[in-house]
Amino acid sequence: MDNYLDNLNESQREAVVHKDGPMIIIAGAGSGKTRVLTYRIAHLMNKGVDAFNILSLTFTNKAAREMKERIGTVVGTSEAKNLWMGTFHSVFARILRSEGHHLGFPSNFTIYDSQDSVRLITSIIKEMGLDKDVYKAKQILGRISSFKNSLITVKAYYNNPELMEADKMAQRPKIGEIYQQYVDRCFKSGSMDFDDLLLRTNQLLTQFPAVLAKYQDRFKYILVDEYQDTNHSQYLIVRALADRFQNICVVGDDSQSIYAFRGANIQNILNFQKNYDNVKIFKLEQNYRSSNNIVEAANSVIEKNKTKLDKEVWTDNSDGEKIKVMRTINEIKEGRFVADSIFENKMNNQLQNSDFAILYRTNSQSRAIEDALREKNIEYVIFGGLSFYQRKEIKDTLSYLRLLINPNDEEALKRVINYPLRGIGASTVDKLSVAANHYKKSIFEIICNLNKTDINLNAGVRTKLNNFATMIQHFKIEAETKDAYEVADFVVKQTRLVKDLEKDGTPEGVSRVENIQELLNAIKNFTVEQKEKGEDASLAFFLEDAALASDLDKASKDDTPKVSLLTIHLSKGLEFPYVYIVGLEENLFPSAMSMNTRSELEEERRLFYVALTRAEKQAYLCHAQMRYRWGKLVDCEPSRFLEEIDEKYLEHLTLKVAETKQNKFINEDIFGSVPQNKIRFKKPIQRAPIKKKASPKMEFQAPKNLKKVTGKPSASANLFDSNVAVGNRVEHTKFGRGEVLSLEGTGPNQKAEIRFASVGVKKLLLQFAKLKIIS
DNA sequence: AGATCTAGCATTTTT
DNA sequence: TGCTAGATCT
Repeated sequence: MDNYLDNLNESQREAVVHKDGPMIIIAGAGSGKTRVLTYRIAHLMNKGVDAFNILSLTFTNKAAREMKERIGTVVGTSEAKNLWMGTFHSVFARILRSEGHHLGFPSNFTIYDSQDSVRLITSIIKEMGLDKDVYKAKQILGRISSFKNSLITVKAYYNNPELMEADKMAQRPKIGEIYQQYVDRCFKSGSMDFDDLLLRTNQLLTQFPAVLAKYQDRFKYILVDEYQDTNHSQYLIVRALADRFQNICVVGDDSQSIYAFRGANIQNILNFQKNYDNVKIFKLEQNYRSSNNIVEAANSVIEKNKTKLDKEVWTDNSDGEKIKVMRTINEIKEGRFVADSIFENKMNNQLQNSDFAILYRTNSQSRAIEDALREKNIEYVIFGGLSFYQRKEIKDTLSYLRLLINPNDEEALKRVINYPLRGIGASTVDKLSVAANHYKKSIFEIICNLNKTDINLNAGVRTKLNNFATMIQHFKIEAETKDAYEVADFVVKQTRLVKDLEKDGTPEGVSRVENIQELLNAIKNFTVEQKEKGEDASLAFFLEDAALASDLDKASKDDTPKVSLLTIHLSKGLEFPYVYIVGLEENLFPSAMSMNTRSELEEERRLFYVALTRAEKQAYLCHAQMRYRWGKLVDCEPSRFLEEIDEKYLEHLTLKVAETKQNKFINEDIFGSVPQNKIRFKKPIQRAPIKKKASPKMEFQAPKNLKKVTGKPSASANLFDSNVAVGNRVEHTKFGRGEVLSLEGTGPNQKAEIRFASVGVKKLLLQFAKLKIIS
């Protein structure tokens, strides 16, 4: 414990021991940033700073948990427990629970996720009689969100002629009114959306000096990780809190700023020195993670960006293998290449699945990869994507739970008031909603006070509404004495959510039941863990945790090692020995939507930089010549990022003949031509909850002795396909040796462009050209 | 009120 | 292409 400083290099140690005043640590990829942060906090505590006075803001709750554990090993677990650590959202949600009353919010306020927000905006647009094609709910929410991130309240909006003019020009002059409605409705429902957690905190700190003073006093030392991805709202919160003691330490890497699309402002990190006085700058430039080839290759790419801070990332590590580049015909072959390669690497190098990660730009790319991994019987986990918590049955179940914590939660109420069906239809809900707006009460309050309103409902409906309200209140009472799991279990049984689904008997129904079961398990785990730690095991706290946990947080640490599949965004902060980056094609990565401005493109490039620097030993870059996108087959150009890497770090791969043949047999002859089986692979009955895994059982169900079937196999698999692949060295009877540059067409029409040493580039019909593949 | 059908969106990334 | 919310029918 005493010599923890010995584990640090010179610059790391300086950053750890420098105690007071504003400081910025510019930390290159893999430079031991987390280590510095944890040791720094531990060091502060060793120097007598009370854990209660340290606030540390991280990007995910998982990161916070892990850091806490590591600090605990240095200073003792019980002391480390007292640290304030977590994401901006979760830390300030907690503060708002106790201080929100200043702003008129109850302590049990609900946190709306984006789905709730979109639904609320949709109904507002409808109620206002606006054209939903002009006022697209999602876009409106995006606009409102960007207002909130910049601290533009409704009032500020109306005081800003430029914003209003812009909306008018865009034919959407009513945005201000929608915004106003949205804010009012959230308030009435006792709800905050994600942006509110930051905006309301800002309001709290600016409007209530006593509250500000209290937290300024409490947080004598503030540390912010991933500072490059903070938005304006977050910047202001940090600034306000640090204003008194000025002990603010921010850590980040401008080269890894990838969240501009949700309001992150790279200027926060670029201007830190201007925003605070007497800033001390520390730079961590030695990379301990990756091979020299990877570090240098990544540097050669990021150099192309104009906006960046001055730093030089280097490593002592050996060169390692070159980065492998693989071009395939389509996304199916891309998936198979990755699966085969992982298989081979595992065999040759004694590795396990958890040594591999597959990164992609968009979630939709995971499908082809999943198929290939399943075919090869390789277990995998997917992070992100359609989150477990977004599924209908889960949201429905959670809505009941939310409602008993906060009956005014309008979005939750609307979801379940007639689910399972209890004869309270749309027209009734509309009437209630109108009354609620009129009396400025929540729908639930209206239901509880039907007699005091002039609402026109028949006796039958009134009874049903009363029963509903009674049920919820009954749940509420149960919740007072039970832990989160007991309540949830009780509610699921009472509402017959599961029983109804079980009756329906369809595969979807079965999967939904399983998902609800999985949710109950998760709540059970949560309850047990919290109790073990001696922490809050209430339902309210579970709901908050569920609302603010990132997808990474939700992944269960478990048993068998698995290959990780995730978007590059989610991969920030992680590292893997072997990394496959797939879909390196123009319009996909860089994304077609991010090529309009230099700054957007630079963000894409930073994203690529992040992807590449996740790799420790080996990186593979894959791209396909064609791929299905939104149902259409699209030709794909290789990504510009491939060309931006200095060629000397790259090696272009070719498929080996034997491999190709073997794959054809396993993948196409057996499975490809049996549609029923194919369907099972494509769409696992259950896109598994929380943790996803390849299910080995499904793997070899197709009879092994299935005869070779003629007829058209799946989309791209073609019996005529030649074994020739791009990058192959081939020998032609007339032209001699050459290299395959590209392939086009399929089946008998497949052509190859080949560069021969003797005659230059030739295009040949493979059907006729007798080629011998050399390598 | 409930069941069935259909059009339109989505595929850029997420707390 | 596959899903969902809203529209339309019974």
